Amino acid sequence: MSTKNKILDAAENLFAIQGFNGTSLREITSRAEVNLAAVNYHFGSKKELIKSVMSRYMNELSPRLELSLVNICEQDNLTLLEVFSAFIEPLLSLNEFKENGTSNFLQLLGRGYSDSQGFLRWFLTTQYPGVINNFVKAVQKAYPELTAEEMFWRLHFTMGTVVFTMSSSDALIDIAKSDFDKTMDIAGVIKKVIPYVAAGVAAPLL
Amino acid sequence: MSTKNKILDAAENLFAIQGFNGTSLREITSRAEVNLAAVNYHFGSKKELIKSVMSRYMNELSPRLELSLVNICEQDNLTLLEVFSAFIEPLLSLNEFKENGTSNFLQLLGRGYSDSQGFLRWFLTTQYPGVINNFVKAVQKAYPELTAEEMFWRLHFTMGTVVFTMSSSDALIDIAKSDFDKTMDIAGVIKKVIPYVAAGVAAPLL
DNA sequence: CGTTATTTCAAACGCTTGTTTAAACTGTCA
DNA sequence: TGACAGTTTAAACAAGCGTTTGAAATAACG
Repeated sequence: MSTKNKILDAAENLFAIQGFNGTSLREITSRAEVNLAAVNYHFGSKKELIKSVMSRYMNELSPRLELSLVNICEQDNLTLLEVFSAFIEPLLSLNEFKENGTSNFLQLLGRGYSDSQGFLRWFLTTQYPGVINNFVKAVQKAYPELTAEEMFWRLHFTMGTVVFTMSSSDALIDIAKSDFDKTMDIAGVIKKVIPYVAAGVAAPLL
Repeated sequence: MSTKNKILDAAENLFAIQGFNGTSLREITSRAEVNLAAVNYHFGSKKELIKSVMSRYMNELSPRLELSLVNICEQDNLTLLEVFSAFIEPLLSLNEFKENGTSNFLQLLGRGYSDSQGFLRWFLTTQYPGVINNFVKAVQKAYPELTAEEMFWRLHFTMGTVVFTMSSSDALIDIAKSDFDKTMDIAGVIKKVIPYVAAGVAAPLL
C-alpha cells in the first residue's frame, strides 16, 4: 500500500469521526504510520487532502448515481419514493469499494457542510453538478407541481436530514440498540430515512 | 452592561457563525472589549462558556415551549402539522428576548450537534428533558399508530432537518434571494420547513 | 556501476490555542 | 482612612497546530 493511500485511508476514518477541524495531521500520519511531512509532500496542504478524500468517493459514486437517476427517469408514473430509492443501491455499493464506505462517505458529507463554512458545498456543486441536475430532473418529473423555489428549499431540507442523520448515525444506532433492542446498520438507517424525506418533499403546497 | 454579559453576547454571535471549535477566546474577548482572562475568571473554561450561552436561551425557551405543547395536546383531532406549528411562536419569541435571537439559537443548536462530538446533545437531553417528553406526547396523540422506535428515528430526522437548515440558513437565504429574487428571513424559513417535517413524520408506515 | 530523481525522515519553524499567574485597580464597609 | 473582597489587567505559560527545511534513504534508469 502506497504512502498516499495510507494517508487517505487514515484521514478518511478520522475525518468521519472527528470532523475536519477536529483532526490534526499528526493524528492522521501516526495512524497511517507515515511521517508527518508526507501529507504536505503528497498533497500540498491539509485542505487539498480533504478534497482528495472526498474526490476518491465522488469519482466512484457520481457515475453510478447519475446512471441510476437517468434510468429511473425513463419510467412513467414516477413517484418521489422511487426517486429517492434510486440513491440506495449506488450508496450501498460504496461498501464494496471500501469497508464502511457508505457510512464514511455520508458522514464526511455531513462534516463538510458544517465544518469549514461551506467550502465543501462549493467544491461539490461546482465539481459534480451532473448528479444534482439529474436529481432535480427526476424530482421535477415525479412532482411537476412543485415550483423551482419550493424545490430548492425542500431539497436542502433533504440534504440536511440525510447529512445530519449520517454524521450522527453511530450514536443513533447505539441508542436504537439499547432502547429498542434492534440491531441496525447504515443500510437500515438509509431505508428508514428515505420514506421520511420522500414524504417531506411530497408535502402538499399550502 | 456587565463583563459577563458582554462575553456571553459576543460569544453567542461568533459561535453561531463560526461554530464552537472555530471561535477562539481571543476573538470573543476582543469583540466583547474585555480582557482575555475574563472568560476563565467568570466562566472557568471555554466549555463552561458554551454551556452558559446555551443555557441562557434554553431557560428562556423551554417553559414557553412546554406550555405551547401542553396547550396543543388538549385539543381533539390533533394533526402533526399543528404539533410542529406549536414551535413557531415560542421560537420567534426569542427575537424579543434578543436581536436575532431565533436565528442565533437555532444555529447554535446546529453547531452543537456537529461540533464537539455530541456533548451538547447530552447536555440538552439531560438538562431539559421536559421539552422532549411533551413533544413526544403530542406527536403520539397526533399519530398514535407510530411505534416508539419509528418515532425515535423520525424525530431525529426532524432534529437533523431543522438544525442543519438553521446552521446554514444565512447561505440559503442568500441563494434564495439571488436565484428567485425572494427576500426571506428566519421566520420565513421556519414556515417553509414545518410542512416538510410534518409530512416526513406523518409518512405512512411501510 | 554511477547518476539522477523520488521519497522519507527528524527537527525545527512561526503561529495560535486555552489557561494561569501575580500585580494593579475598584468599590465596600468598618 | 485602612483593610479587604471582587474584578481587571498585561504577561507569560505549555501545548498543539500546519508547514518548511535539508539531509538521509531509496528507487529508477542509462
